[in-house]
Amino acid sequence: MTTEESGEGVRRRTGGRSAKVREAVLHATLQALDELGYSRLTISEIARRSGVHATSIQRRWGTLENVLLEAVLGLTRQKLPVPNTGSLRGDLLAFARSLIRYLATPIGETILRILAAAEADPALAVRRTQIIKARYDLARVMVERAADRGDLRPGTDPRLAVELLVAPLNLRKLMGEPIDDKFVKQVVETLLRGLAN
Amino acid sequence: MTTEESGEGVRRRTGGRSAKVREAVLHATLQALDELGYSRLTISEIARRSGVHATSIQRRWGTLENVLLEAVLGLTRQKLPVPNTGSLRGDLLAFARSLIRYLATPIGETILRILAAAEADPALAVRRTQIIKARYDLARVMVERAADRGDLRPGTDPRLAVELLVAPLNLRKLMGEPIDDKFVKQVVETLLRGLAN
DNA sequence: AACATTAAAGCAATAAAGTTGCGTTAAGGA
DNA sequence: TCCTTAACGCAACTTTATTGCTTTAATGTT
Repeated sequence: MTTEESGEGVRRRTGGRSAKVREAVLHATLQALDELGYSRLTISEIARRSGVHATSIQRRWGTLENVLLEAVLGLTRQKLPVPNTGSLRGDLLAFARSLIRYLATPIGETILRILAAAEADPALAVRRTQIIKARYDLARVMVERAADRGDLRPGTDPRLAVELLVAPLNLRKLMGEPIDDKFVKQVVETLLRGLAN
Repeated sequence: MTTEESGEGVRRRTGGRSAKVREAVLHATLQALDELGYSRLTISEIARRSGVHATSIQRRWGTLENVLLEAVLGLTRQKLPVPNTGSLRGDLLAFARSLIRYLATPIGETILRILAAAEADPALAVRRTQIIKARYDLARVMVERAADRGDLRPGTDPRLAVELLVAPLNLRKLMGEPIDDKFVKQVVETLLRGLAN
C-alpha cells in the first residue's frame, strides 16, 4: 500500500519535498473549494493552483474525494462546539443552530456531501465510518447529561437521539431546501417529547 | 403539456422518430442503471446501449441527471404504497419498512441520490422541489388520518412528521450505514411519543 | 399527395479530465 | 558520501462531455 496503511517495511518520506507538495495541494484545495464550490472542483484545477502535477495528486490520493477529505478534516479539528446550557432543550437548539451555520459554509457543506457520497471505494468507506462515529460521539454527551439529570426515559439511545435531531437538517441541506428557525424549533420540540420521561 | 415546457411558438415533434429515440434512451438508461449502478453511469454508456448518438442525448436532456430523472420517474408512478393499518404506529412502521426496501433497489437509491445532489442547474431544481413535495403530500395522509382520530397533538404539522420519520432512514442510506429493523422501530416509537396527544 | 419549413438527430472535431508507463529527483539509511 | 527506492514530473493515451455543422424527417400548407 502506498498512501495509508500503518504498514511496515515501507519507509515513508515525510521530509521536505513530500511535505511541501502535500501542503501546497491541501492549501490549493481549500482555496479552490472556497472560490468554486464542491461541484466545480477538479484534480486538474487543484494541480493548476498548487503547481503540483495532476499525476502526482492522482497517484497520491487516488480520488478527488480523498484530497478533499484530508484537506477539510484538517480544519475540522475546530469541531462543532457542544453547548452546555443546563437544559436539553437549550443544548439541542444551540447545537442545531450552530450545525446549520456550519452547513452554510463551503467546508461544512462539502464534508456533508462527501459523507453522503457512499458507493465510492471501500478504503474511503472505513474512514467515513470513523468520521461519522466520531461526530455522533461528540454530540451524544448532550443527551447523556440529560440522562444523568433524569430528564430522559431510561434506556434512551444517545446516538439515536442525536441522529433524529441532525438527520432532518442534513437532509434538507442536501436537497437544497430552506431551513428556517421555525423548522428547527419544531424538530427540537417534537424530539424532546419523544425522549422525555 | 407534453414532456416539459409549456412553451408556445415552438412546435414540438412528438411523432415517430423523436418518440423512438426517447424510448430507446430511457430504456437503455434503466437497463444500464440496473447493471452498473448510479456511480458508473455515463451519457456515453447510454448512447452505446441505445444506439442513439451521445450528442443527441446531450442536446436533448443536457445532463445525465436529467435523463435519469425522467427515466426513473416514469417508473415511480408505481409509487410507495401508503399503508392504512388502522393505527399510526402500524402505518409508520409499514411505510418505513417499504421505504427501506425501495431504497435497496437501484432505482430507489438513484432517485434519492439525485434529489440529494442539489447545486445543479436551477431548471432541475424546480422539478426536484415538485418531486419532493409530491412525495410528502403522498405520505402525509397517514398523519392526517391519525389527526382525525384525535391521536395527535393539535396543530401537528403532517409534513414535519413525515420528514422526521423519513430523514434518518434516507441519511443512513446516503452515508452507506446499515439500517436494521431495530433502528426503524426506535425511530417510529420516539416519533410517536413526540407526536402523541 | 407534393412541398416547404425547421425541429430533432447524426457526424466530426475539439476540449477537458482522468489514467498509465516510464524516466528523474531527492529522502533517508548505510 | 554513496545507494536504494519512494515520490514526483512528463508525455502519451483513454474516456467523457461539448460545440459547429450537416442531414433527416415531422408537421403544417397548398
